Amino acid sequence: MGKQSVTIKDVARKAHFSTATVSRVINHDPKVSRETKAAVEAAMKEMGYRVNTIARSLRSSTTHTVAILSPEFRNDFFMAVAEGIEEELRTEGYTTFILNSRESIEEEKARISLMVEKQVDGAIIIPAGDRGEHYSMLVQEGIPFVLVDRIVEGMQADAVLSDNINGAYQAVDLAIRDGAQRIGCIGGDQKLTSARERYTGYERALRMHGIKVDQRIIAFSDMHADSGYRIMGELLEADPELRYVFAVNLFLHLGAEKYLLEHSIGNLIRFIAFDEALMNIVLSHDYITVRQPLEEIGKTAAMQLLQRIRSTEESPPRICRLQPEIISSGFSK
Amino acid sequence: MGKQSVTIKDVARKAHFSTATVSRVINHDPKVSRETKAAVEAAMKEMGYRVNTIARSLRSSTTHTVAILSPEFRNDFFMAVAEGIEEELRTEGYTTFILNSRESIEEEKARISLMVEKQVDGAIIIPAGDRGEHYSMLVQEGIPFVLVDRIVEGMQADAVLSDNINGAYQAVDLAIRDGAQRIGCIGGDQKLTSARERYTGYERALRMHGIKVDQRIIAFSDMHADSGYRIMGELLEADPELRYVFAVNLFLHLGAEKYLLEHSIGNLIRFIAFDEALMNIVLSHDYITVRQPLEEIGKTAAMQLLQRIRSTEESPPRICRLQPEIISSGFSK
DNA sequence: ATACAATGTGTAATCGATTACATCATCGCA
DNA sequence: TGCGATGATGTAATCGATTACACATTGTAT
Repeated sequence: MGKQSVTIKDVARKAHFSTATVSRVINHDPKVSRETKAAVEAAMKEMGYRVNTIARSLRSSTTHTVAILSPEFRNDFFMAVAEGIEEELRTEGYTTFILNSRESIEEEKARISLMVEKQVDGAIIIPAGDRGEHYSMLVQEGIPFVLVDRIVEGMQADAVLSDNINGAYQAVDLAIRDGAQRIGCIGGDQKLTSARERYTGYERALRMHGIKVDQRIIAFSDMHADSGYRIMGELLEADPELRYVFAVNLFLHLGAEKYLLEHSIGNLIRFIAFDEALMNIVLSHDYITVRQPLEEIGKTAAMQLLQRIRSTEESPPRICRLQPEIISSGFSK
Repeated sequence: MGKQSVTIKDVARKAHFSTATVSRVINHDPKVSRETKAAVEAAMKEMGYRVNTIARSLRSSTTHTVAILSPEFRNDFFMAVAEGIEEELRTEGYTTFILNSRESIEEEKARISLMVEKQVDGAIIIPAGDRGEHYSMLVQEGIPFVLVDRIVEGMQADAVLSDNINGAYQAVDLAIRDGAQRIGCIGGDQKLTSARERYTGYERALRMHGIKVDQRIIAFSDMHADSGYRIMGELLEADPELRYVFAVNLFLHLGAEKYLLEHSIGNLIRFIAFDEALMNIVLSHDYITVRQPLEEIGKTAAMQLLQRIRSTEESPPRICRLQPEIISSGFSK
């Protein structure tokens, strides 16, 4: 049990060199002779040596560790981003850590405190809310961080997110080119920047084509499936001739689909929506979805963070918006 | 930038005590006087002191950190388990770490190596495959671990998982009591213990009711939606009168639903299936699903791990099977 | 031959916290 | 009064790796 670990000292003794030399071998210092290097490496292998990263971190005050702070674990979008981050950082020799803020600012604060204690080299945060004063803790400690997916008002910080306006614009534009004239909108929670931006894109596309924005077939709510279901009913009541609907997220879309299913309205409505998880499994009819480059967002955030970690120079915050892709199944183009 | 952190030494100087005393205050050692404690705490607060967990870990060779190793991040089941684990461990003062083995034994091995280097106090593993020799690395280092969701053949280790046999049995039994006589089966990949166990439960329920097991309406495959789609077609071809189908996981179930949808077969078939994510959103008709107690599994695994971490005594491996819950929508009972 | 650079290796301090042991004051009790 | 017990605090070693500096050896230029 709890077998004593082999230390640099043990290796040094065995190889008849000093610990300094062993350390140099470990760190590929060019000024150790071939023979010495070989001898030390042999000893290390034989004894099954492993660096003690804790000792190393204490000395060098760098952990090669980055924390991801996510409001939820059970969320495919966030996890896709997390996978992208992890993949990018791993190839650069960093270890990634995921923490859960459970959609609470308080918890977020606690987790950030933990990061500071664990002395991460950097952090990538999917904000739990629209307030971010507590991120200053990181600033004070000199820990760089990048926001993802959401922007926090009045916060000067790096951020990476989808170009929501343009994604919505492109998707709605495509539908119009396909012949849509009247397009309803399930607009979600306009307190969220993402929903607001998507709605903006929708409106802009209508305007560009000279289609008037008709409030009777536009409704806002929260972002859940129930609301999608309910609003779908309301929109159809307002305009039974409606044939196209734009939904700002997956759950609103699924809720709306369910309404149609339950009311046996079948393939009457064509949807334009954000996100596409499960679409190919669940739906049998045509749709347009805006696919966010989630892993790409993660990778970009990771790269941006690495730059901050590596360069000592200050530079102004950068906000990077990645272009989503428009997926159309069955529409003309 | 990179502001110097306050150390125990700084606090000691400020409070006019030795570092030993400050350390005692931090660790709530009972033999510091009230006044001293107060003075030191005041100094700590004033200077914004935070323990350096790295230095602490080096000295005490314990990190209060546990790693979760998951084959995927983008998987609601695994993440639900992870949330349960994190919740339980956090209240016990442990930090949780999630690593991605990307469904590969090789990657799993590499991540385990990382855990050893990072000196986690324990690990919870959702195995990426059916081989587990590399877990011996943990055994050698004296790091306790618990397997979750899957069992690895021939591995002597703690494990926590659903009682798949009984879950399947109960669900199929319920359907039979509801009047089902012929129940088809989309059996998934019988190389996986979970699929095998669920099939066993299905068969057992039929047998208990004296219903013969008819291979013509039973098919195996992998665990993906495509297969569910294809097999649904095959089963209906084999027996157009089929009205009940048991599917061993969510994706097979959804694939089968899609087949019905596309072929406008509507509510002809009643499904009995494992897992229920999105069911209430996607489906409008009746179903029976087996709900696995995912968070509970996570919590149980965490508790079991904590016991191992805390007790020095060896004790034989324990395998714990938690009972799933049967959810029936629209069925008689 | 002399000086000086380049190369390879060792010595020892250091990172920040913990803790065994030492020290000293105080108190109770015979 | 004197003894040990108790309590409060300090001294210094320690965890394992890194690294500034010192030193020795060899090569090179003058």
